[in-house]
Amino acid sequence: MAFTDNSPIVLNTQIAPVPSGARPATGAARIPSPTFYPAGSEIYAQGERCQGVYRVEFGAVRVYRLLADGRRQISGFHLAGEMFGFEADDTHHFFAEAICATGVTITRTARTAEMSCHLLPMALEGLVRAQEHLLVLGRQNAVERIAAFLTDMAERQGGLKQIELPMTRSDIGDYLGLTIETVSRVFSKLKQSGVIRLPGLRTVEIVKWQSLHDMAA
Amino acid sequence: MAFTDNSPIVLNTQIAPVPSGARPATGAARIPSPTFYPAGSEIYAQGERCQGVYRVEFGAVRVYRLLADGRRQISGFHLAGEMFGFEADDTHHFFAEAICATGVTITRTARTAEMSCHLLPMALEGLVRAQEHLLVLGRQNAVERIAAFLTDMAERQGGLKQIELPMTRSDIGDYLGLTIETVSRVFSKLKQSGVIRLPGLRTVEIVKWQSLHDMAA
DNA sequence: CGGTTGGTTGATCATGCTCAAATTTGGTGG
DNA sequence: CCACCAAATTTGAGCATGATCAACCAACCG
Repeated sequence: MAFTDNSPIVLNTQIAPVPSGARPATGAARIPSPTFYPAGSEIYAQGERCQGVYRVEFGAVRVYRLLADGRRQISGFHLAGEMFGFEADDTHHFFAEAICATGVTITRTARTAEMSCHLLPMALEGLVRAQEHLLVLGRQNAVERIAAFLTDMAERQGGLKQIELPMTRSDIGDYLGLTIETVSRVFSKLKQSGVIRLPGLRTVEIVKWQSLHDMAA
Repeated sequence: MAFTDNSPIVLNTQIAPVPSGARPATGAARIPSPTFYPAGSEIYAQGERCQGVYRVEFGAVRVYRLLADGRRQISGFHLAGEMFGFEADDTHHFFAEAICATGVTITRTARTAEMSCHLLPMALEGLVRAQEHLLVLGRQNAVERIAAFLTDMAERQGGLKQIELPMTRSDIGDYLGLTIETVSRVFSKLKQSGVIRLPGLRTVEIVKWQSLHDMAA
């Protein structure tokens, strides 16, 4: 694969042919075509000028920060239909990358009251989500973190028992504050105890929903 | 002290004589008198109806969540002049308590565009703050967490080298995802190495600013 | 096929937690 | 001012969870 996690290659300007099903659902007069990002490519970088807010049309995005020594904290994953890229000032404080082949539309945010009206509920949702994630990182052990993660992903995919995880184990680790080895071990343990099945590397089937939910504490 | 951390005693309705210096700085026609909360009293509880957003006039507030077994994660501290209590829907998802004697004004949030215009920047600031805290909880060790905490508190108190910490070690631990013992040990180590001095239990003097800043990574 | 990337598993180690016991602090009443 | 008390904090010893280091395995792709 030509695009690694920290690839400096940016293809923002490349507009792919848009799948008909992936067009934005808004009834706006001018429909913005999604920009296409290949797996691993950068959507924006920390320090860059903030253009507006983003919406995932298809694919998945990771938003993260880095420490000087390379430690990474993923603050959130964003799936199809979700918004990301909110900032307090006009500078990006985080990095955003496509996890897999991803289409993104950008909405330029004029600082109008009308715009704020649309943005506020989304910003608040993001705030509550981040604050709930603080509880996971601050006070839950490895099993609880993974259980909470799987429960959350399942709910965001419509409560299906078969869920797709576009991200790698390394991404999951950097989201949950765990190492890749610990993530793998907990997955194995959950499989062993019959709570989940792993039909493929990126597929999880939740067998004992209640057990998983209870573990998330 | 009659008010313990989880005291069910609520004195919301009690309006104290307002110190002249503590009046809200807004030039609004009707100046809302701050409601007075004694140390340890509840401002709102998880599950309660959300009335609006709050502003600390004097004192300090902790906002937190609880797990079923009593583990607590403080998502943030709010000092004089800061806002808190933003929610995505009309229900409180967190608890809020006065850390010490505290005055709070509440602003009822009509869902108007004009209001959103004021609220959005604050919500976004809270969002960025929460996301930055995720990095601390997910990827930093005990010393880095304490250093980041002290640096943050110092900056929020105007960059003074002498800072006041209204919260207990237990609060700090529950904010940083550490035990009270670990917090105490790190404070001792920082004192030993001459980075800080501890003139009183609630007072920290930062001696080697650069060292502390470097430790925060 | 060989090479690369991502994932799993095992052995050992270290950071921070738990349990327990001093010690300090701040408040209160004599 | 001082003795006393409860709460908060500090310190110590041992332990457990998850990290680190290392080897191995599987899928994918030229």
